[in-house]
Amino acid sequence: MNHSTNTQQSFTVTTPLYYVNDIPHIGHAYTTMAADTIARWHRLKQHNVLLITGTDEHGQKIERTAVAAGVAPQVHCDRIVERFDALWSKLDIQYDRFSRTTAPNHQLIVNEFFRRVWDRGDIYKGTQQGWYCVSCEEFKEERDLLADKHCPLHPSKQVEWRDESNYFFRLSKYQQPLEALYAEHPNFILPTSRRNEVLKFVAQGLQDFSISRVNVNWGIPLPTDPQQTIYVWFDALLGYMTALLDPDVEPTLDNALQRWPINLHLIGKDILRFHAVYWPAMLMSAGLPLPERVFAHGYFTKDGKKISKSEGNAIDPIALVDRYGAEPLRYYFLKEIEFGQDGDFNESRFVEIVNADLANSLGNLINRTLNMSKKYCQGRVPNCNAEDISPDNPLKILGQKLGAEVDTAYNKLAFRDVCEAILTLVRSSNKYIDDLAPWTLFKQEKHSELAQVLYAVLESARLSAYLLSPIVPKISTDIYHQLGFDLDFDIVTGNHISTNLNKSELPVDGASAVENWEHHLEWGVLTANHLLGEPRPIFTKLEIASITN
RNA sequence: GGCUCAAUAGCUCAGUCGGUAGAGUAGGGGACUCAUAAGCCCUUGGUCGUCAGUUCAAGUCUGACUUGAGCCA
Repeated sequence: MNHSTNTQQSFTVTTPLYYVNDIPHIGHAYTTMAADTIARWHRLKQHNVLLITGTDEHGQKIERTAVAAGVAPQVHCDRIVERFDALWSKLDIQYDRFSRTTAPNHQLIVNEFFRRVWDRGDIYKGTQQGWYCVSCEEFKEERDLLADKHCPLHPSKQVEWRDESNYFFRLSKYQQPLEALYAEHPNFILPTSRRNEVLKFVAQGLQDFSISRVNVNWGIPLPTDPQQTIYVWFDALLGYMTALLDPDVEPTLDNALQRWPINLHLIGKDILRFHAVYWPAMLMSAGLPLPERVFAHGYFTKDGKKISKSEGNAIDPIALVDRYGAEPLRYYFLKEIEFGQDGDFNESRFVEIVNADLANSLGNLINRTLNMSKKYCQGRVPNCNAEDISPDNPLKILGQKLGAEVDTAYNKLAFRDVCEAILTLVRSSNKYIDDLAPWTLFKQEKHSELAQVLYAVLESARLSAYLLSPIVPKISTDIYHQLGFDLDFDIVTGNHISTNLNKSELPVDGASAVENWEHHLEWGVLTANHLLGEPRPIFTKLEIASITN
């Protein structure tokens, strides 16, 4: 069903499995857009890619939310999952696996994994008493509580006294191995500021943590003690592993591990500790290889202000996409917000940036060049090839090194650098046109020079569209069509493995369309006299609508 | 209270090994005409958060402080 070969490089990336307590917000969309983009980049390079997203559905908070809504927990989860999937579809996110922690397969994986850790002697029964916040699903220190026993993170909720006999994971045992891991793999946690936080946290000393709950029915029963259920985080992290199961294989840990380990966990900074400390320790205990990298991105402010429910300034991703479309949003969030740092969403700035880059710089470049090709060269690539362009040509010089530069940037998840590098070629192309004035060359009947100028620009525009396709696949596809290629980046860089959640199957010839486009990474792909498409604006300027406030 | 990171043009950010600050965007002006009034050229705009210190020389190194974001299970 997939076309992986032994020699093919594989790349597995995850978003968090989002907690279904609430409908998707802009933060979920952001992580997932980034994950989709990096997945598309690897697919463009013909890697065997698996983009995993999904939902974390257990825990007391979900149980209570469902009860409050008057539905069974599973019904509640199903409803929220639909909302997530609808958003991913709107944002043109093509995941390969949607992992739900309530999936039957998942329980089998959790049981097996639990057994491994149990057999290692890393789970023991102990008692835990203290103030418990259901919203956090965590015990709190009394000194951290607000007045009247309210949780500092959930000021409207009172904590509850618990005196439980729970099962604990021996995290303390893994302090040294974890420190060794961080030292040997300095890029395991990125960005560096987040890594520092984890280092400090671990250096303080690690305490065992409880991995089971009593009185929580909505969860996976402990294999060794069905009176208790498995703590949501222990359960949720393993969802990454369940996701690796091909739909048609027996759900065993060994089968899931065929594709282990994960290359990249993309997360929000709020869940760093679970991914950078607990998770590797759990895997060490189970004797499994560790993920290559955990990357924690930042949060948003809205017009410089913190987003909060009480402020009522939440950004609804659905409303945004409906108003502006997916591509401008993908572009803005990835280009304008430094990945890894906090950023701001400001609607007028969003419109400004997207219009300046996509309509004015890139869109107009394509449009003016195609129009000139139409007028001066009968709507074809001029009668010359890349070899005919002088090595001194400024666009050729930039174009020849751009692929490698952009590759480096994508691999660092430096989406901003990706866009800036491409924009440098785009801007240079616009300048080059003005400097060489093809309309004058035409009047002077300098056909050879004219051909070289138009070739250099067309080719630069093509390369720009290609390299930008993981971020704006539809715009890139449109540009490619206008350049006379029958290529759909949603097929080339989209997922070609059917997902396990009612996704309509891609056309059968979709996979065969995945021929080798990899050489398009080079400058000089267009061939002489190649027939171009009809020029029409690839991006219509946005107008501000102020829908978010 | 302890710790981490950040602070540079109206806005978003670069700035390497210390050598008197750059880009994009926004604002102002100009020449051009292939083009989505787009693009191109010129230009306004900064005592680089504050105060000290080291140095011939500090955006850059050191210390303190201010503000913001975050971590301390």
